[in-house]
Amino acid sequence: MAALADPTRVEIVDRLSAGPASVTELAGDFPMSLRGVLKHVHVLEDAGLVHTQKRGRVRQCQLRPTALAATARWLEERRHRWERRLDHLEDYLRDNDEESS
Amino acid sequence: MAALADPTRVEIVDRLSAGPASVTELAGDFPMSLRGVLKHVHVLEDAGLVHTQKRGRVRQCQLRPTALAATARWLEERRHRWERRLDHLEDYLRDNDEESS
DNA sequence: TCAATACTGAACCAATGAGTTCAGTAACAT
DNA sequence: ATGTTACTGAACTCATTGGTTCAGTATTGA
Repeated sequence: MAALADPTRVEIVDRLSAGPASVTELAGDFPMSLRGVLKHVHVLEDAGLVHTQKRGRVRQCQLRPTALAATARWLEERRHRWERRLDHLEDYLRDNDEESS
Repeated sequence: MAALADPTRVEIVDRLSAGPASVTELAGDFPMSLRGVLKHVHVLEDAGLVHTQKRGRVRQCQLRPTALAATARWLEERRHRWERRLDHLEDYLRDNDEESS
């Protein structure tokens, strides 16, 4: 969850959703050193969101859809719980939450 | 999104899903100073996830279900995009992602 | 009025995290 | 064999963040 807190990381995942890429290829798309990108990839890998493996001297990165779904499920569960418990407060909210920003 | 990266903040939201609470009430549930809790509440408020308002000397905090749903929608959109684009890679993944950890 | 309550502002600290550079090491290509 | 490519380890900087304390200020209740 915290892995998706950083906008650069979200972009990397977006990028990877178009297909696997090497670290160098990824680095080409970001205004950041290759080392910086690699660090983000590592964070994403630790979080289980991407899988990498080295072939020769090139490290290929790809998404792991299952872990992605798990994260979405985590949020959905919470959302449901939150909304269910909030049902009986709706009229109270209608009074105090006029500004919908 | 980054607002939900901190576990304490998630707990606070969980707590608030049971009903509105004052800062002091919230602080009672966490091994943290009142000031610390207040800071988290502020982050959540800036993120639009909770709404607070002061009545007298007490600041009441409550959830904003709409913003919560928006966050969930954000993640769901991405998940769908990611999974759709990954469809044609499934066989490739089956070869290289044997270890399901 | 006066003491207690509930929060707030400001200043501070330690730890984390994003990002860098530089000096490697391993694999390719010629 | 050698230069280039692609990554890695280590060390460092800088900003942010989680958290604290302390001294207010405003509200409430007796």
